[in-house]
Formats: sequence, C-alpha cells, structure tokens
Amino acid sequence: MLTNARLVHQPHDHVRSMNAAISRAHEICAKSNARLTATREAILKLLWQSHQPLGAYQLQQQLSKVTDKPVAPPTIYRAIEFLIDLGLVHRIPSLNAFIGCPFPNSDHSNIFLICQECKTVAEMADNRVNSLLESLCDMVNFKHESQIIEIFGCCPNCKSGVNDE
Amino acid sequence: MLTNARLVHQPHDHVRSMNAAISRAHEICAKSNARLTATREAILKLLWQSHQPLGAYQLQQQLSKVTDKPVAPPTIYRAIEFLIDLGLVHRIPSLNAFIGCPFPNSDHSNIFLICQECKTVAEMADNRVNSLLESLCDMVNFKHESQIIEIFGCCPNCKSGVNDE
DNA sequence: AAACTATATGTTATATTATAACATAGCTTT
DNA sequence: AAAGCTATGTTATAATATAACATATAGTTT
Repeated sequence: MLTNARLVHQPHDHVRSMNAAISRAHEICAKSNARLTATREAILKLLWQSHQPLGAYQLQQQLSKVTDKPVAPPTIYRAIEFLIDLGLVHRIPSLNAFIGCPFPNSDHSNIFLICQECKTVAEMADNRVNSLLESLCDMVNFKHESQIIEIFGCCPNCKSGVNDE
Repeated sequence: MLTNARLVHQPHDHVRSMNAAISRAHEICAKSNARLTATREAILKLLWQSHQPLGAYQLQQQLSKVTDKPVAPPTIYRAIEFLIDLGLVHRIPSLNAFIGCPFPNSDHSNIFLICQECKTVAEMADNRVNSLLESLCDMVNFKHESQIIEIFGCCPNCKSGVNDE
C-alpha cells in the first residue's frame, strides 16, 4: 500500500519536500517534452502546499496574489489540464477541486480519503483494489481503462479531536 | 456480486419492470414517512428509463415535456435530492449527472461502470470491494462512512461493435 | 368541515464551475 | 530573422447549482 495518509496529518518539512517534488516534476515534464512554465509550476506548488483540494477559482485568487496581477479562469484551467495529463495533479470530481499527486509517475489506483470535518484529502494506492476491480470488470465483460475512488469519512485528527477547542 | 451490467445492454420489458420498481419505491418512501409526489415519481421514471445518466437540465427539459408546463431548476434539484436521500438515485460526480439505482434498499458499494463510447452507465456491487476498502481505511485510521467508485472504460456492446454501422 | 401545521412547489435572481473563440506573445528550429 | 509551434491573455458565455422568499397543497387536529 502506498499512501500519504499519515503525512498530511503531521508536520513535515515543506520547503525541502517541495524542492524535491518540483525537481521531479521537471524531470517528468522533460520526459514528455512538456514545459513546466512559471504559471504551471506556481499552480502545482499551490496545490502541493495545500492538503485541502483547491477549486479553480481559489487557485485563481491565490495565483493572482502570488504574481500580483489578475489571472483569468482559462489560465487556471489550462494549467490544471496540463498537470493532470502528466499525472502531477488529480481532480476530485465530487468536490470540483484539484489536489497535487503525492506520488506521480507511479501507476496507481486513485483512492482518495476525504475528511468531511476538516476537508483534508489524503491519497492511497493499493494493488489489491485494482486487481479486484479489474476482475469484476472482466466478469461483466467491461474494459477497464481508469478509475477513481472517493471515500468520505473522518480523518485521524478529527476523530481524536485534535482540531477541536 | 450484484450488477445490472448485463441488463443495461439487453432488451427487457421496461413497462413491467418500471411498474414493479415504482411500487417498491412507494414502499421505501412509506417506510421513511416520505412522499413520492408526482414530480418526484416523474423524475425517478425518467432516470430509470434512461441507461445514460441525465443532467439536471436534461431532466428539466424532459419533465417540462411530460407535464407540458415549464419547470425551473430548483424543482429538479429538490426532487433529485429527495430521491438520492432515499437511495433511489445516485449522482455520478464526474459527469454531473444522475442515474436511477437498480437495487435500492440493498446496502451496496456504488461501483459505476461508465462507457466512454456510448455513455451508458451500469452499476455493480461487491462485498469484497467494501471489505478491502474498509480494511485499508482502518490501517490509516480513517473512519469510512461512504464511498463512490467510478470506472471508465468500454462496455461489452461497444467493444464488440454492436452499435457501429 | 375549518383551522392549523408541515411539507412541497413556484418564482426570481444569482452563485459557482467550466469552456469557446479569437488575439497576442514567446520559444525553437532553421 | 522568419516560420511554425506552444503557451498565454482577453472577452464573452455556457453549464451546473443554490439562495431566498412567496405560494400552494397535503395531512392533522380541533
């Protein structure tokens, strides 16, 4: 099993992990002959910095602040599309929002743990889930191409009342 | 495993199954002290008749035709919310669309097989999927409350070229 | 049956999310 | 530097969803 479920609920060195992640992102882009431009990198950083998924219009606001000039929705959606195509970002359909992928390149199963209290989202991957779903698809003769699993519930922090006063 | 995957791709007696389904829907409502009004029943029928999920504004159009008077979006969304709460209808987040549940009352796992060719959606349920996902949640101490699984791919009909000319 | 209450629907306006279409700018390859 | 490709800017608008308040209808109590 692959997960950032613990990570998102614990303090960690953001600057260091961010730098490493951005380097990897550049590598991934290079492989695909794709350009990680300033706008795209900025969006990616914003998403990686947030443990809560961000909507396009939240990203618009935040990016406008960072670059100190107004940005229009198409700019945001285009950057997001680019990042999603490269597997660096995921869209969470039930939230109309986007989140940085903690383990790009790895072929994985897109399981999202969505805390309904604090709105944080962690990602998990597990081979058995994929195998099982693929075998179910085989049984009904459906060709499985991709999938997304959204699990709604309550994260460890909120369960234990860490965020309460 | 519980599924309507075969059903949706084969001819079947719509009128008969519809009547039975509506009766069951009324029973389910009675149990919850909820009223299956004309509008709600009409929406439910429209959704059950369609193997493709319908968007709110498609439902608006179709309902306007059926009742021969204009209907506004809130009417649609309210009926949908009611039906979803009773488990008679599901929302498919990635499609912003709604689909009738083929096996209401049964506690199930919300697995949707979305054909990207013909846009039909079948539903599956399997205990093993739930068990597996719940055990994964346990491992990371996440309280599992509900879930939705969307699988994208190609249905038997489209694979075999039945719908082609 | 009349009055009361709760539930459901009608109506208008608007919020939120996403994209189309076309203009401009910036690399990159020659 | 010119041509061609890729990316961004800009304006307008499409598509999805909800808020707020008015009216009507069904069910219950008297």
